[in-house]
Order: sequence, then C-alpha cells, then structure tokens
Amino acid sequence: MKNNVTMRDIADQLGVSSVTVSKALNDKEGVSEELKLKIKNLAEELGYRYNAAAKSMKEGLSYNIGVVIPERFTGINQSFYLNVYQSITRILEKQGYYGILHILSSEDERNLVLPRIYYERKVDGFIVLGQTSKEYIEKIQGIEFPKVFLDFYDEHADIDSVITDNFYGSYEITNYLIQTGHRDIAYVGNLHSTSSIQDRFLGYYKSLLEHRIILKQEHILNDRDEKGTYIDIDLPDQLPTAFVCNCDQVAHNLVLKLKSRGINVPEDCSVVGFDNDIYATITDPTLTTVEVDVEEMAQNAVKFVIEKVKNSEKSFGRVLVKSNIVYRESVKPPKNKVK
Amino acid sequence: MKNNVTMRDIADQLGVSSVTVSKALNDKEGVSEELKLKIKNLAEELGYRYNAAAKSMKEGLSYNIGVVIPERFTGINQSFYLNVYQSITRILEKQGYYGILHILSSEDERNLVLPRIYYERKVDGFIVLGQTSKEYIEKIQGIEFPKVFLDFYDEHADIDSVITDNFYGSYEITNYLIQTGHRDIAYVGNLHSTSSIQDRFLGYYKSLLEHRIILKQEHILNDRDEKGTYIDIDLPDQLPTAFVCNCDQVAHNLVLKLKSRGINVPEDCSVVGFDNDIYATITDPTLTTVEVDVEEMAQNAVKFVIEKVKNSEKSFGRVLVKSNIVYRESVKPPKNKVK
DNA sequence: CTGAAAGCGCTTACAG
DNA sequence: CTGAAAGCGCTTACAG
Repeated sequence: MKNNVTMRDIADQLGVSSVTVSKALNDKEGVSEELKLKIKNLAEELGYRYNAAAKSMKEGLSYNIGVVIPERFTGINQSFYLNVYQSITRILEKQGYYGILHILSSEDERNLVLPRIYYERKVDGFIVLGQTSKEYIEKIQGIEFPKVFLDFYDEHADIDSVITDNFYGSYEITNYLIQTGHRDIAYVGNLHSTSSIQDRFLGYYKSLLEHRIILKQEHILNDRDEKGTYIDIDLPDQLPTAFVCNCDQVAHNLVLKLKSRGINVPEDCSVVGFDNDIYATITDPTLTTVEVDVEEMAQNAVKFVIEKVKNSEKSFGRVLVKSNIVYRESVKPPKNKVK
Repeated sequence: MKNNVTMRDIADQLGVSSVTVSKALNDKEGVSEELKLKIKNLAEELGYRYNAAAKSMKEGLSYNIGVVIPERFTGINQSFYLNVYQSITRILEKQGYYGILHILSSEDERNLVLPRIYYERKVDGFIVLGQTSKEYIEKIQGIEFPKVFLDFYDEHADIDSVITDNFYGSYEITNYLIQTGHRDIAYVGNLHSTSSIQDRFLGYYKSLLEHRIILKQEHILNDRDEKGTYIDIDLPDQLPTAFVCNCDQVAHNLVLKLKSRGINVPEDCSVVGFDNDIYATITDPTLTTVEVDVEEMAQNAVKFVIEKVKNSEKSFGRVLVKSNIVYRESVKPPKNKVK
C-alpha cells in the first residue's frame, strides 16, 4: 500500500502536531482559520484519505449496518427486497453509515448460525429484511445487539419492526372490489407462511364481515408450500368474480393461469395484487394493487437501528407504514352486474 | 457498548498474555493445545467477538470491496445488476471480504465525484458494475486503487474488465435465427449507448455477413435515448420476420408493441433477447435468449479485485465470459417458409 | 490557539 | 511454548 498519507505526515510537513491536523480536518475549534486552511490544502495536495478504521477502533463502532435477507427472498424473480436494500443503502449513506448485505443461507437459518459480520464486529446493528423462521427470530432476539425487523414481525411485542399496513391495505382494496360490485371474492395466499400474508388475509376478511359477506373456505386459495415455493393454484369449481392476491407476483401467476383456461381478466373476473412491484406493471392487464411505501419503510428502519446503536435502551415496537391503492386495469364490475 | 470483551480480558482471566490469546484464537502455532483449548472455551463463554477494526488498522485493509452501480441501472425495473451484486456479495463473503454497495447518483457521475467509501478508506477496491460516462471511467482510472469493471469496458486496453461474450453470443443467436429460415432480421438497440449493445450489434452483423445477408439501415431500430431511457420503438414499414433485441427487457417491450398491432409472436414474427433475466420468462411467449453467466462473471470480478488488492501490479485486461443460448418459445420459422 | 500523552484492540517481530 | 514491546492512525481529555 503506497499513497498512505496520514495526518502525521501532514503534521510533520507543516511543523504542527497531528492533534491540530485532526482538529482542522474535522472542522473542530481550536485551530486558527489560517492554519486550518493550510492543513486542508496540503491534505488535498497530498491526496490524504481519512482512515475510517482508526475511528472505528477508537469508538468501537464500525459505522456499518448489516442488512440480512433470507436466501429464499432473493434470486432473479424476487427483486423486491433487493430494491428495499438499495433504498436502505442510500439512506444509510446520507447518515455516514454503510450497508453490508448478508444473504442468510437456508442452511445457516436452519442451524441458527448468526451472520459472520456479527462475530467480527463488522456492523453496529442489523436490519433483518424478510421473515425468517421462528427459531431464528428468537436466536437474533437473544443477542444484545441493535436490530430492526423490516417487513415482518412476530408475536413477541418487544421486538422493533417496521411493516407495511398490510391489514388496512388489504381491507381497503377489498372494499374497493365490493364497491365495484363484487361479492364473490377469493383470497390467494398461504395463511401460515408470513405475518404479511396472514394480515392481508385478515384485512380482506374484515372487509367481507363489514359487508355481511360470508367467507367460504373454498375461497381461500393456497399459493405456496411451507418453504415458500410457489405451487399451482387450485381454482374452485365455482369461479369467484374477483381475487385478492397476497402479492403481485402471485397475481401475475394467477392471471396467466386464468388466461390459459380462456378466462379473461378483467372482463370475466377481476384480480388485485399487493406490493406494486415489477409484476404489477408487467402483467397484462396491469394490476390494480396496494402500493408499499418502500422509501418510508427503509427510512424508518434506518432511523431506528441508528438510534438503537447510539442508545441501546431505545425501543420502537411495531411501526406501521401507510400504503395506498394504485388503480390500473385489472378490475371491472362483475359481468352479471353490468347493464 | 457493553459486552465488550477483548483478548486482553481473556488473557487476564487466564493469567496469560494477550499475544497468546491472539495466537490461540487464530490457530497459530506457539501455544500448547491445552492452553489453546482453554482460551477458546473462555472466549466462547464470555461471548468474545473479534474486532475486525483492529485488524484493519494494523493491516491498513478494510476487507471490504465497494460495488458501484450507476443509479440508472437500479430501480424497480432494473433488477439485473442487483442480482449480480448479490452474487458478488456471496462470493466475497466466502473469502472473508464484504461488499458495500454504492449507488452512483447521476449527479455524482456528472460532477466526477468519487464514492465516499473511497475517501474514507472504507473499501480496499472497487467493482464498477455497469457502464458509466467516459469521463467517469477516466476519473476512476485515474486513481491508484484496485478496480475491476464488470459488464462493460472501454477503449483503453489497460483497464481490467469482466464482460459477457456479447459478440459471440449475439452472433450465435443470429445464426440460429438464420438456420431457422429467417433472412429479414432487424436489430433493436442504441448502437452508441453501451459497449455491450454495440458488441451485440456487431455479432449480429457478423452473422449477416457470413450468410451474405445485406444489412439494411432501416433494420437497426433505436430503443433508448442517450440517457438510457427507453423510447418507443419505431417499426419499419416492411416488417422483418425476426428481431434480435439487445436485452430481454427491450424484447419484452417489443413483443407488447407487436401484439398491440395484432402481430403474433412467434407465429407472425420471431423475437430473441439477451441476458436471460426476469423478462425472459415473464414475457408471453417466453423468450429464446442468450444466457449471461452471472455467477461466473461475479466470480471473476471478485477474484480479480482481491488479487489486485494483494498485489497492485496485477492486471487481467478484458476477460470474456462465455454465454449460451436458452431456447424457449419466441422463435419459429418465418411464415412464407412454412410448408 | 496548540500539543504531549494515553488509549482504542489487535498483531508482528523479536527475545527468552 | 510464552510474552514484553512497538505500532497501526486517529481522537479525547487535559495542560499550557
């Protein structure tokens, strides 16, 4: 490593102490303006680069935050969380922090092994992005370390999590379907897979209840197995007039399936999604869906971890981020209602 | 910060020196097996966590690699590079390195400001993922710092880059179209946008040349403006029987456009893409395309930066990664050829 | 306004 | 096999 200019070098060349250089470069008081300028100029000239590692040593802080994403939420078809990660990174950087991505392998998740970045003090805290197994959540909860769960939560009230308002989002989009004239509405999603899917189901159910529509068991359609792998959706014999899907990707799959059976969307039946991710606009017809406010979620998560790094006593509980409906082409009144 | 157990603490409790603890924990020789075990056990018990910052200080190395992606290649519709980043991260981690993502804002790119991770020595090298402006390439080239360009290159032969074999990939998929019976083949892409698009065009052109097919200017269709924003594709009056698109996303857009004109793919005309990303399988019909070997590219890039970190003299030049054709549904013989 | 001293937690090179 | 010393580059707290 050459070009290894240190504060000391600058100090020596100027005949001052490194303390003074440190103060000047950090714009702290205790150095005359004149000297400060001289120091800054020389630093520039010499190509001085600050050594963050020294600061880390001194403060015991890495100024890195680990973003942990379970493997199954990554990959070519699961770009949603990577996009959230990207937002997190950008927000982190504004605050002088950096995000280190850790893909949690299914193996590590099963064996309850924590990310190496934890054991090496490479990060000051975690943002866990995407639901892990119950056991793993507990494992992470068990360590005394700043952490925020993003986009999921679990029964323990004492964990800090930032989530979309799944319940009301789903409630409202179901209301919208009902207002459009639908009463035969199915829900697509595995109720025991993640907290999000479950809450979205309950929002849908609330809407039915309020409108005195009876929930039929055969209107709850499973979309994935316990591992989260998508399975073929079993359509009921009596086709509902509308489907509330737990996410856009599943809505996309459903539309394909319906089409293959010669059923047109939205003419023959309506479909709505959730997330407003790439699948919402890529599907033909484009999907009416619930938009998740990724930026707001990332912002909260970042704010919370950083505050917890600074003060480990802080706690935030479950924080909901508002969502809103994006209207596109996949909804029409049911056929028999059209005059 | 509590739970701040150091090697020193372990040493004190055991009545040995911290040097011995360091050796034991790092499995170096010079400590009796018995003592080593005792030290390791105590470390475990005390919840000791290694302090990577101290090592960084000592060695002047952060063990982080910065992955720089220009802003315009990110976002909800551009998941390809984020996926590459994810591969990079995983490979990096196996070697004890960590990836720090830096989204290069268009503003910073224009003003030629380098990522802050550079000025703070937060990283030991860069992987630049995605083509930046010529000026920015030169700016980065100008600093004495390990760097590898991934998925693009420029005229300067002395830069290390890992790229897909765009030329031959495109050449071969065009050959395939010709073998299928097509002779009226258009290319879709802005020839002056990136090195990849240009090389893919040239591969297509080589195939035409070899088959004595004359390249018509009206068969080169622009797909984006100088900023990389997609524009509406202008179809020629005389529709070709096949289209070679510079990437899957553009192929996807083209298929939608053709469909909206009542032209069926692949019955009325064939379309091929490049990348084999999410758009390849999401398009209806699924796209025959050239698969980019993301894993292999990431592997090379990581290997090269790390070697350059260790020995700044190393250089690798342009390294091509083989691609191969994935056959799906978007190609059929041209109509008039079908008996 | 300026600086000497001490320390953050580890490792290397050397001595015993 | 074990350890005292020095040092990585910075900052904090204190003294002048």
